Formats: sequence, C-alpha cells, structure tokens
Amino acid sequence: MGALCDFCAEQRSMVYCRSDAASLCLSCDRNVHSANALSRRHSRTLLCDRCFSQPSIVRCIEENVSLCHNCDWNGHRDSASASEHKRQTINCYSGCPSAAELSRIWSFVREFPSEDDSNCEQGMGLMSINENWASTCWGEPGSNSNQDVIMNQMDTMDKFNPWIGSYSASSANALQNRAQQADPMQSTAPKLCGSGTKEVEIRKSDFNEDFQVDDVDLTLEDYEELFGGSHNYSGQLFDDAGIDSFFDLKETSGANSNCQGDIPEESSAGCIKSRQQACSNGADPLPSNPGSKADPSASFPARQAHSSLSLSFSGLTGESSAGDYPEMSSMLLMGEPPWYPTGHECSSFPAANRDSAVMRYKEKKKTRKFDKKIRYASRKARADVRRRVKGRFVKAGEAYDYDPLCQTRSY
DNA sequence: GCGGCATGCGACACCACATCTCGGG
DNA sequence: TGCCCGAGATGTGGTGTCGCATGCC
Repeated sequence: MGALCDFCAEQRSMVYCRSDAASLCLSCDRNVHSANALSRRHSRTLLCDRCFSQPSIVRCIEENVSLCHNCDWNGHRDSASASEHKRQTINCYSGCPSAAELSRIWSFVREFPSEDDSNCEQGMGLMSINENWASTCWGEPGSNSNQDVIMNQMDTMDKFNPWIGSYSASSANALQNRAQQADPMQSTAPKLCGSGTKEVEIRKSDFNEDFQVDDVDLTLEDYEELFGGSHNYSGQLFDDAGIDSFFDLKETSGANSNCQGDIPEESSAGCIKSRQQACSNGADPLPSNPGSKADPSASFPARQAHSSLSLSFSGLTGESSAGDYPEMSSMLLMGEPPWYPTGHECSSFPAANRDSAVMRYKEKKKTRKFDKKIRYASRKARADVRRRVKGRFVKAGEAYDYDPLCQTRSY
C-alpha cells in the first residue's frame, strides 16, 4: 500500500509532480494540472514503488516495480543478479492525459482507471507526452539548464545498451568506469571499459561534453572537501547527523588531513557555505565575470592546482539549480550518475557508500535550504491564476497586465 | 592606495484573497 | 467534549526597488 494522495488524502498516490513537490492520485493529478496553462506544463512521472516519496526514473522489468534513482541504485548495486535486471526508463509527461494515454506511455502499469476527460479544460490539446525525454526530463528539453547534462548522461547510458530507452546496471557501471578511467584533463586516448555485457569504446571528447566542464558550480574538490579529508570518518556520514557531523569533524581535524593540506585557513564548512551561497545564485551559472563570487574555482586557486580531477559537477548538483529550477532540483539529485573520483590518494572510501553519502547529504541540504516548499498547493494554484499588475496582485475586475491564463504576457 | 562610478546580484516589499488557525460561544 | 462561527493570520508569485559587493578607471 503506497502513500496517500497529498491533495485528497484519500486515494493512493501514483504520480509525482516535482513542481508541486506532491504525490498525487490520478484524479487529483488531472484536476490540479488542468487548472491553468502553467500547471499543465508541470512534468510528472510515476511515484517510486519502493519509497513512495520520490519520482521514479526506471522500471525494473524483473521485479515489475518503478524505482527512483536512490531505490534503483540501492536495490541493484550490490547483488550481481539484481544488477543484471533489465530496466526501462520511465517517461514523464505534462498536460492532462487520459488514462488511456498514460497506459500508452507506461504500458507496464495496469492500474490506470478509466476516467472521463471532460474535466480537463483543454484536454489533450496541450498535452505533451515527452516520449523522447529520458527519465530525468524535468523542464523543457533543450533549455540551457542542468537538465541537459542529465539528458546527455542518460543518452550516454542508452548508448551502452542495445535497447532504446533502457539501461542495465552494467551500463551504468560502464558509465561509472568511464568517468573513473577517463582523465579529461590529460589523456585523449581511447579507452576500453568493460561493462560486463558489452564493451564500449570511451572517447574522451564525449566524456567532456557530458561533463560540461565550463559550467562551474560544485567541483570535485567539493567532494574532496566533503569526503576526502579522512575517510575513516565514513561511518559517521551515515548516522542521523549525516554530513553535518562530518563537517564538525573536519573542522577539528581537517588541518592535519593529507587531503586538506592546501585548504585555506577558513573552515571547510565556511568554504562550503560560501560556495553554496555563490552557487545558489544560479541566475547566471556561467558568470561573465571570471573571478566573481560565483566562480568557486577562482576562490580556491590552491585547491584548484591540488587536484587534477577538478572537473565540474555543476550541471549535476542540486544546490546549483534548486533556486532557479525548483521543479528539477530533486530530480537532479536523484538523477545524478553514480560516479565519483577515484585514484586519488584519499579515495579509500568505499565507492558505493560514498555515493550514497553524497546523495543523502545533498538531499538533506536541499530540503534544508534550497527547495522552496509549497505548504499549501491550493494557495499556489490560486496565486498561479491570479492576475497581476507589475507583479502585484490586483483586485478581481481591475485592469491587469499579466494574465496567467494567457500564454503571452502583455506589459 | 584611495575615491568615484558602473554593474551585478540578493533580499525584500508589495499586492489580493482564498485558505488556514485559533479562540470563544 | 464536540461542533460551529468569526476574526485574524498566513501564504502564494511576478515585479520593482534598495543596498551591498565587486570591478574598473
């Protein structure tokens, strides 16, 4: 039995709307997202069958369950047999499709009740089933945002798999190995990376494209700051205090760590906090002014030189975009590929645990600071359709310059 | 090195009103 | 104890404004 619908609290929730941060039953999903043109653009996907709290990104054919990235990763990473499970990416959708349409795009789900579509104002006219989107397609494809990076990665995953729109753990591992083996800053030679089921040739140019190196936000140095100081503390990452306690530890011990030798005198937590502020800026992920506060690499020249793995993960981070792309922030976290730097002197940290810790840390940080939480969806819906003058709400009936129900704005 | 100016960016106020909360009957 | 009612508080999003930080001359 899954979670109840966040809206009616009666029906079992089936889909997850990231824009509303809500799990909804199909009926409420259609009602809520047929309210206006804006809400119709919300991208939704199936709810994870395991945690019932995150949007699912893949369908495990073997287990016949839809899984979010976290549950997928946790459920398939360890067992050799489980890792070979065939998984199919789950498309998201917008608009207010009928049950039949949903059944068409999610053919594996047999639970869609047939409902009358009459309550949808414009029905399928505005519906856009994003067949070509990967499971991490929150937002509009083609926009210059972090999700493109995710899309690239998902596309990359598909390349490793003979059947379109799906991937297996082996291919994910291949991608991971690809990230681990390729040194984008130096080597350009092709490398072979065994996937377990298929060998693929790794071209560094592809790798670089996927990584969006220039899009600086959270670099691997952050990871080193977070987890690289002394991995003897790894166990403490998994207690309730999570990464926060780790910060405390690092503040007291980081100076003596091999990995912290080049760190400026300010505390690691302080560094990260300042970076978060800079990253949360997000309005201009590519600051035109090098050396500005939004350029973390410029703030840490010593550490930049310290690590040859100063790749940017900016496109994958939640904090970089949560403010600007709230509807996709969580998805970014969940969709983050399970790679991480290896070969570093401090990389004795178990890889899987480390990835899990990173994910948990980001999730916690997101909910703590960067995700605007909509407490009352009804009020949001009301505000979405309320008319404004220069951004201010106006009385009903008064002249207005912004009609949210109209696609084109007049100023 | 210092001051003035320009620029960029974050924080915040503003607006209406449906909804929520809470105390009293 | 539970219900009802009314007053007050709350929250919602787009835009403009202000102040601070930074860079340049």
